[in-house]
Amino acid sequence: MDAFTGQSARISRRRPESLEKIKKSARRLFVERGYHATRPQDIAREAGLGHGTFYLHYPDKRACFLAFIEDARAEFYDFMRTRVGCRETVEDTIASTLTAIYEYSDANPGVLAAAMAVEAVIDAEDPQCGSLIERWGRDWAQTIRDGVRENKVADVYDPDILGQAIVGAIHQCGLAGDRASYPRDRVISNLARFLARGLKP
Amino acid sequence: MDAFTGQSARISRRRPESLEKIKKSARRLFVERGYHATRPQDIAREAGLGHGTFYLHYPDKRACFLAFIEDARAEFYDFMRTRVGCRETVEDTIASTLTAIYEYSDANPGVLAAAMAVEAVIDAEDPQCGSLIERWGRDWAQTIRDGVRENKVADVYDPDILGQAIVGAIHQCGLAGDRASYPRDRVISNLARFLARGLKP
Amino acid sequence: MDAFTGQSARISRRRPESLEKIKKSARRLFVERGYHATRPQDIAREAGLGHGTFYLHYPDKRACFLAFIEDARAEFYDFMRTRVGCRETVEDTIASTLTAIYEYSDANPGVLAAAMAVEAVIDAEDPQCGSLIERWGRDWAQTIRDGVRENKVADVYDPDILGQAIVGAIHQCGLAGDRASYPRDRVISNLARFLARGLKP
Amino acid sequence: MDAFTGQSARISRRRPESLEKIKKSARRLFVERGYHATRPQDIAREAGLGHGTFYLHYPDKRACFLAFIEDARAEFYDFMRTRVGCRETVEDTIASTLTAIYEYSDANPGVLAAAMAVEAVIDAEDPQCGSLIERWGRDWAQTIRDGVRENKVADVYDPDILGQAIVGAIHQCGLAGDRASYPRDRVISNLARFLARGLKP
DNA sequence: CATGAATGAGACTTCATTCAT
DNA sequence: GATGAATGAAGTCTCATTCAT
Repeated sequence: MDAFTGQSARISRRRPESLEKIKKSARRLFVERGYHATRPQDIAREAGLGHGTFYLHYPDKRACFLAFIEDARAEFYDFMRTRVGCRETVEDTIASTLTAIYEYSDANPGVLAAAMAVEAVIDAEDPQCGSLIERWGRDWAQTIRDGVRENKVADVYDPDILGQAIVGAIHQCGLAGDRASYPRDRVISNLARFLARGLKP
Repeated sequence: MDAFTGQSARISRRRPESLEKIKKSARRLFVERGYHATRPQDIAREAGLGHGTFYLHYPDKRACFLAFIEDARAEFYDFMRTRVGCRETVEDTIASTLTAIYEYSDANPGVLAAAMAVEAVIDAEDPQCGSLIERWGRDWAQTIRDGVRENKVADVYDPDILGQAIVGAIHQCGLAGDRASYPRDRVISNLARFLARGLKP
Repeated sequence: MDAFTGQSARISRRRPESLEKIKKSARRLFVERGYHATRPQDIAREAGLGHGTFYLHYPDKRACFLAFIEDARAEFYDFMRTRVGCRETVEDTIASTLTAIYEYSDANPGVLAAAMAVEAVIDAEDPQCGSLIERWGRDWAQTIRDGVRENKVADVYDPDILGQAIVGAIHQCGLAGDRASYPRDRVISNLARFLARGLKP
Repeated sequence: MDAFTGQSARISRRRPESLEKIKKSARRLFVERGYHATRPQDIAREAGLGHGTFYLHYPDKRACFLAFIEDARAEFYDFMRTRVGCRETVEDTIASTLTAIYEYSDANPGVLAAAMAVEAVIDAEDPQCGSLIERWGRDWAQTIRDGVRENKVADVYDPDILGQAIVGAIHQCGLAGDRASYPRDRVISNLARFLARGLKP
């Protein structure tokens, strides 16, 4: 019977799970060890698969890393979309945003940092890939424009520049906060107050 | 005869120029290509020296990179020390600081970015080396404390957290500004206004 | 089908032949050229394999050499175990032992010499590895103790010291004999007579 | 004045001491670290001289090593010539020889071992250099012939073979004795008794 | 004679990728 | 589809030797 069904059985046995397992392992290893210290071999083995299987899913290591980054970005955006809404005051809005960011960061330690440092690690000649942080800055710029329209934000800034500034502040506080283990709520309240005062009309 | 030529003879005899040449090449290549894409051999060749000469000056590539970072940090600090003073208002002080930073950055493109990304690139198990950006954040924390004492800065923040926030904002604006080629003075004025409003009592 | 081909298919699938080929080449080259004149690359190439394959089997050159030594030792011991038994007289026993040694030595020229010179070649900080010659000396010490118990050997010696002496004599005769191409039986008979006279009660 | 006498002063200033210093350092390092772990640079530095000076005295590292071996051999022979004479019995003669050997060995630890392992370390394609141990074996062969002529030694051996055997026994006892720290006099008395019984008519 | 900076061949090792099974 | 043995280009670093001073 096997002689007959063997072929098709194998084909149906093909598991797209293996891609999932590879993604998971890649994420873990890229975050823990960094791009250069992670070999395709390590990823496959961590996923419980043969070395060659890696190349059934990605043409090369670089592509796998880029996919990881893109997935992380999408996941993060999804996460934020479900958490963040408009609050009464600018400060509250910012505070709730920060809370969401740090929640994500705690749940996925290292992922944001990795996603933000793509260029430092890869010859990102692919400008469209753009590091998470810059895209995110552009999102903040839009948020600011919206705030201005609603008179919740002072109309004295170039939104693009402010967007980058805000994102930079948040990112750096996150990194330094982790290393120095500042209490999360302290970081959030200080940062929210500071940014809100800067933005208020 | 020795009395005349001794000094210069001795000087020309031993040439620590080679170290200087290597440092220069290393800096250029680390900045242009990044740590991983730069081989000791490339550095030596760029300096017009043989491969082996590199290892007369550094025990390994890592040490060379760390030395580059440290030199850059010291150079940057020196540069800032000579430029930045206290101005009338907080905003002016910040503006003049930003101006200095961007002047340095323009004169030494990529150096600050490289110096700030040490961890992303090296397993910096040496915490005392600390990335430029964090040390710099601590400096800003001190500046804030001073400002508070002089009643120029609102006493509602944790200076350490604010320090990191400010440095993050500056850094990110610099990076993004370079890539998007925002006009320098626009970045400076926007950033200075924003930070000053956040800090003011 | 699997029922027929399964076994052999699996066997041909994975080929630990490459380890065997590498061991063989390593042995030949270490013996012919010595440790320092043999590169991992040479071993692999001699085995008809790529450079990297070497490192699938050994973590480094040193480990390969140590494995060679250990294999040689085991092989030699096995060889001796099957050849050597007790004869009537001490002299005959010794003579048969020597015969076996030189048979092995002829069948595997250079192997004993290499296995005996580990320390001269490697920083053998691993005392348990112990050069073949010393372990062998301890075996002879035991043989002497046994002989004393059976009154076949004079009870006037420290067996440990004698063991080393005997092994040293055999080894040196072997080396010099090879170089000067003394006739084998002459060496054996002379040495057996000499050692037996020294040992006899 | 220097302008006039400088040249000749320098010429007379040439110090053959520097060769002596290099020899001393070479000996120390070759013995301590072995041939491959000793760089000409290390030797020169240990001698308090510049790296280049090494090559004023030896064409290359190999020549320096060979010179060390030859010097050691000569020194050892001199040492032995002054110590060893004929005693009443064969056993006493041997014992006094062994005593001298071990005295030398204690005064110059490692030197004999190094001098005896030349081949293991160098591609001694130069047969005339011959390792100390083999030459020494030939000396013992002569001693045996003399003994036979005086009827102090049994005329039943090939002296060349016996010479090698004796030297091998002595050498191996020395090596193993050092490592296991057997008491010197125990080694000497055991060995002398054993060899003497083997030789006696 | 003395020096030590400079050299570059070459050693050891890693790892992204391929391919026969 | 899955595997992992095999590959060899390429990287880091060493060291015997030279040569300008």
